[in-house]
Amino acid sequence: MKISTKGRYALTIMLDLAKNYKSNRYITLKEISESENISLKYLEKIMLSLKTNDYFISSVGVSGGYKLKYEPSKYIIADILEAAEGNIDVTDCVKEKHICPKHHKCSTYKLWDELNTTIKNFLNSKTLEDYIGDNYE
Amino acid sequence: MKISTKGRYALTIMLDLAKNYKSNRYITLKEISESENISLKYLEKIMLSLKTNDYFISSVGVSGGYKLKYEPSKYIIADILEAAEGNIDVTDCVKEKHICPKHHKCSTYKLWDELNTTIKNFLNSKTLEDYIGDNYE
DNA sequence: TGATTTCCTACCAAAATGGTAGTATAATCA
DNA sequence: TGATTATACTACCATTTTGGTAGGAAATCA
Repeated sequence: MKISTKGRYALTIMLDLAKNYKSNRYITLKEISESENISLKYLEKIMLSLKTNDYFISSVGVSGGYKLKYEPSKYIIADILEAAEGNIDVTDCVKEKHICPKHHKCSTYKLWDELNTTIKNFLNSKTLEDYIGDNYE
Repeated sequence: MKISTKGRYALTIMLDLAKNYKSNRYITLKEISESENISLKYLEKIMLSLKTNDYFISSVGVSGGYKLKYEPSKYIIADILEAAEGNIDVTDCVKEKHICPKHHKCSTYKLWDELNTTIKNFLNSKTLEDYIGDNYE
């Protein structure tokens, strides 16, 4: 049930960009790497996963970097996590019932389905906007 | 975010026992192994984790097996999962903030904490009783 | 042209997952 | 009492996933 570093760092990146959305300037992964103490190379790799979505405007070279394409409220947390981690369902059977040869007599299916729905409902109801400016003290 | 086979099979075992609670007879892991198509040896191992809790009455030998010690409504799903999988928090920081050297300026903490609470609230609100007789069709 | 930054492909060590194997011990029954 | 059945317990192990690292190409700008 753990969220991997990929998913966690992806949210870190996205929130950093969201916080700087209004400034409209490019943020480099190097800045995030240094302020958050995460390897630059690893951030690059995570960015690769996120980039398959239409999330950023990027610019290569000096004074380049990334900025969000849309305003923070447009970014659903569930989508970001899914982009970084791949499918985030708690079991495979909740998406494709036929994957399990025993699904027609499975007594635990209902539980996983309800749990999954609970999680998805929460993650789909939140956007980056909800977590800007909420540094924990 | 996946639930491992350990957690899934643990629930399968517990629900099988719960369904037979009223009959008051001992259920063998062999029966469960055959009806659910899970390796007997693996079930034994999972049982070892569950047994650290005060869950069962067991009897060794012919016509032995396991039965639930209490009625199904006494078994909280969260506890069963935790016994089988170990800690089920979505991050380590939600339990012990100081584990993360950056916790005083972490922008993602609130998200993981809310997600974790959502999951725990659900899993703590359900017992075995809620899933008896709910075979999926 | 040199510095910077994204873009892209490989590679890899360590940990977790998903088991298996073997043996000991206890209870039952013929 | 001895064969059978079932739990109790310890050790081991292959495969997959995690959490990165390494190296270089291409674009951009001062």
